[in-house]
Amino acid sequence: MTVETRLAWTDVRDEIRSRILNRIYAPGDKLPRDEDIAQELGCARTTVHRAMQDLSFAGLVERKRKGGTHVRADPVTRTTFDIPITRREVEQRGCKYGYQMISRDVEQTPISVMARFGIQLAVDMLHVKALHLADNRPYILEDRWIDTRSSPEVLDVDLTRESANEWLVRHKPYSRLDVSFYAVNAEGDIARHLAAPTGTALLVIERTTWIGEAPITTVQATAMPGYQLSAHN
Amino acid sequence: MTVETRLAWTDVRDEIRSRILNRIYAPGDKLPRDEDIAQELGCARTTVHRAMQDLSFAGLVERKRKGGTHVRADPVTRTTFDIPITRREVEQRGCKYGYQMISRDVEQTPISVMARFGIQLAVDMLHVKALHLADNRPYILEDRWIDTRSSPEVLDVDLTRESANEWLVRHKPYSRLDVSFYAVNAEGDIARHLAAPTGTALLVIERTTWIGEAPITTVQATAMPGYQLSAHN
DNA sequence: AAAGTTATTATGTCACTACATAATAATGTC
DNA sequence: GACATTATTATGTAGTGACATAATAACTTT
Repeated sequence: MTVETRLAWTDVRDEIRSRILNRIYAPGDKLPRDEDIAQELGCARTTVHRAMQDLSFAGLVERKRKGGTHVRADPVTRTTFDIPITRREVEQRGCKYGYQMISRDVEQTPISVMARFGIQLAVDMLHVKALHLADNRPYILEDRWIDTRSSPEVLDVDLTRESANEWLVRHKPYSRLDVSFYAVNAEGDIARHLAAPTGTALLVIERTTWIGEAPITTVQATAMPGYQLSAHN
Repeated sequence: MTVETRLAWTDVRDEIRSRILNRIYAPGDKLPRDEDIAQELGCARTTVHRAMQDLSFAGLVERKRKGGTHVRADPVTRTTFDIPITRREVEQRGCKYGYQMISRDVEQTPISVMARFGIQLAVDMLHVKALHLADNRPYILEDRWIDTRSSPEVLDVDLTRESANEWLVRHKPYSRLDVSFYAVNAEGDIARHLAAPTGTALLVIERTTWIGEAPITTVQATAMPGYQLSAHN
């Protein structure tokens, strides 16, 4: 096939990225003007601009009006993770999904939860613990706090049947999200619920969401032993 | 000021996102055609398209030719992590960065490493262990394999002075990257090098890179106790 | 010489046009 | 009626042109 396709902006991006990676444009270097690159590659300036915008979002280059485009001196490894709702994740592994609510109480927020939300005063929130199962075996243990000011309806939801994870995803869009990962040793309730020997290293995925300034929910999802979170780029 | 600014594509994106978040367009719904939205908001179709492209990358909507644009029914939590080179990470925390090479050998790849690269046959690779320090305290322990077929020059690099992490970032661009996170219990060498009591839960960040089909490097970076990786979106 | 003004330059943005492409619907043929 | 062919439709993409904006350089004024 003598395709002779026009250059897509992604092709231009890949070409420029490859030049950066191959040090044709070295870290700190100033790149040619968009227009010159466009001319060289035989495309329009808008196409180069679209490519540059992507590279700029990706953290590979820095752009300034008049100042031009520079290769960032300290390239970062930028990765995108998709964290699906747990039921979906289990089903995609070809396992039978199960769910168990462990506890459900309205309680005053402890300091740790206040810190995650960035609030100063303790308030009453709905505190839900639940277990997600894959093929009837413990998979992920959820320890969740839900702000009843931004989600009063959740008080009427039967959380023994539907997981708060799912209900929130479907009903409570968020505008801001914090995620962090860390490791903990299994002990006490966590060890018991996950059927993990005391001391086992477990991965925790902590997520906190807001709508505008208002907290929605924060959750510590502690995964079964051996759990691994992966991204392919 | 009677500004009467033109709508930027980011404004259009924010407007549409806000409608999705406010369930004016509910999960699963079909959005109006780009052209209709353009007309309604008083902008060109290209502007709406640019906005939609962003929302589509962000995982909020799904687009199909002819099929139109739909709000994703099960929004995934999509997060972007920046993983900087370790020296930079340490320095950004305001700590003094230190580096120590522990070992450096050419060895046959064990099965686990072959699996990470997706190769069938064992080959000789450079196996480097090194410790990154923050304020003279162990911070991250690196266990790295470097394919000398794609990076023969690395054999001549003095890895007692410069970390392989840094050398590779600066000299070996990659086209594919796998990242995963998991938790391990500190034991043996790892516990000793990180000065962590045996059994302590530690976060491991595993990264593997390729250039084209050719493996470059794979690294298990085991972090000090209490280490936390965060992203804000 | 210091300060303020104007010109220049490179990126940022959008409108409009034209055409490509994929999925579907409508139509025609056997 | 089953199958192949042809429109139709909505998104995907690039090009051109025009103007906005920020940073710098060049120039003037005092």
